[in-house]
Amino acid sequence: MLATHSLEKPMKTDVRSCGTRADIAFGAEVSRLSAATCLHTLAQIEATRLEAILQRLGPEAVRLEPGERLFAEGDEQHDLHVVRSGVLKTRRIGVQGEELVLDFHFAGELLGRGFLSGRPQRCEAVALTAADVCRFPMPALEEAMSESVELQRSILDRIGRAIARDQDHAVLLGRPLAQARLAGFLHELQRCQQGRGESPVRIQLPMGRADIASYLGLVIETVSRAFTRLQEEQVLKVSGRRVQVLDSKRLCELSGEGAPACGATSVMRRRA
Amino acid sequence: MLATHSLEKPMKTDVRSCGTRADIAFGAEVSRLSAATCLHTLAQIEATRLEAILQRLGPEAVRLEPGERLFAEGDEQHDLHVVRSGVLKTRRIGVQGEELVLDFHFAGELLGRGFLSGRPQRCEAVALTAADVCRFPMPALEEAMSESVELQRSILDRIGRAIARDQDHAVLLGRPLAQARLAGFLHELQRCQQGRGESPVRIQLPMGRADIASYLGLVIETVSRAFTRLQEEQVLKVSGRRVQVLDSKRLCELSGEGAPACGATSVMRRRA
DNA sequence: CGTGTCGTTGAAATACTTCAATAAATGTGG
DNA sequence: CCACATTTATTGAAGTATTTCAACGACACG
Repeated sequence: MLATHSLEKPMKTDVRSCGTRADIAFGAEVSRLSAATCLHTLAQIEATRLEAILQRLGPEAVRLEPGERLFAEGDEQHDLHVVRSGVLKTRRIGVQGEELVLDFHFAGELLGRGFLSGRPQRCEAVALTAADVCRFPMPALEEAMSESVELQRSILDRIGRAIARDQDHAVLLGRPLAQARLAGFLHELQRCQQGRGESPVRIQLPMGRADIASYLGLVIETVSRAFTRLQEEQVLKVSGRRVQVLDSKRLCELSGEGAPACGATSVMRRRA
Repeated sequence: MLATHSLEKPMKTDVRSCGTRADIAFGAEVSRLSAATCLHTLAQIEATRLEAILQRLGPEAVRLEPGERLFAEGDEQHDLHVVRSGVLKTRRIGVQGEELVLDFHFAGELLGRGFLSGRPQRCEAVALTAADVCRFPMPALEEAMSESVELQRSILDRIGRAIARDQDHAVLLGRPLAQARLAGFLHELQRCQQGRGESPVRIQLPMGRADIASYLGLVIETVSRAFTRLQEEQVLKVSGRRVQVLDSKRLCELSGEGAPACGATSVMRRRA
């Protein structure tokens, strides 16, 4: 019931505008990446040579509007996708039609992971904002990886980082306090933005509360309350999807630098 | 505080004996895999040819006793590990020294995932039972993957499955009811055993309650109570680490085939 | 046979979920 | 440009589950 009603609709209302005013362009037009930048990491491989390899692969540029699907559960297509601009989410649809958000994908990140095995996709990818995605056909990529150890290493490295993110997600979900989960989520978002050279203090959330709730294993009301309390504690300034981090250190502490399954006594007391 | 006290000790008491009697050999001696079987999947590649490739890699056989570490957080060694027999867990150690169990690894499964990137390991691997692990040096493997598309595909496929498991883990952690998480965990364990050709009804848990609790994002008492209630509902028969699945269908239902973030009304009512 | 670890059980405190209502924001149409 | 309808987000109150604190029982080990 969470999101079944908005599976297909483009949902234009979703992302474009966030604050009534102070509406800065987010994601869509900022930091568009070249095909080569999409796959290389840490200058392990010379961009020129990589570009040549990638061109031969015939990468397909995909343009998505908010709400559009890149691929669906059960798809047999196993290409490698890399986000060039915008934000997407991957999710599973539960037996009762409920949404289960697995991850959010920003510019430069791998998508889907379904390309790794020959099995059908177990999740679907939906654009949260307008987005550009680079699609590399898997068979060609497979061949290219054989020829270029650098490319192979580069892709494995990216996969490794995606796995690390998944594990961070699991760690986050393991925390008992909603505040800790939200704090960890925002902190990760901060690092994420910083990594792309954007401001780490102003966060423009590309996803709604429902997406955050699902990602954090909470209900929407709890997320809302956690936002409010984080604001009351002077850690954040929240205004819809516009979030300003006032105290990054505290945010990090709250995210779980505290105790493993406690926090109650030390953290909760600060509520009033 | 969860497990800092048992980080290094071999902890002989941990696994070897579970039921006072009825003590069957678990994991250690059962289903030991050949070096070739370690890496091939679905007969995509002829075992003979693969065996030749793998031999050239100079795989190292590692023998672990319960409680021994295969690698630690921060290690710079990036080899690929495959479990040949026994069970291991990967975990992170939180800033306060608390344990965070990320996954359990059974025979045939990849380990660590740290080999993918050049960065230091972010988690450590510890043997739960006596275990045999196959270690493939990464540089050689990298080269071999370039030469053999089958090997490359095989490894990517395994990575893909490991990622799918991580996602299942996240989905599990997203469930609000302890019963649902435990049920899902046991159900997964069932499928896991079945996949290795073992009995799906009798489960011999290689890990303690603390490991399960950490993996499920719960405290140990809650796990214990969940076991008890699952037993009261005639779904399981529990005796320490020996679990018998009486109603596999119910177990699956309880695991989350129910509602996304509800279950309370429909599931909890059955408590009495 | 005591000691230590592991697992279970009980009672109180706390946090989350649920249900319900309200407020804010977006988009549409007049 | 404003009013209306829809979606999204916030807030309140009650119910329920988990955590916490504490004690007990079971089982290996020395």
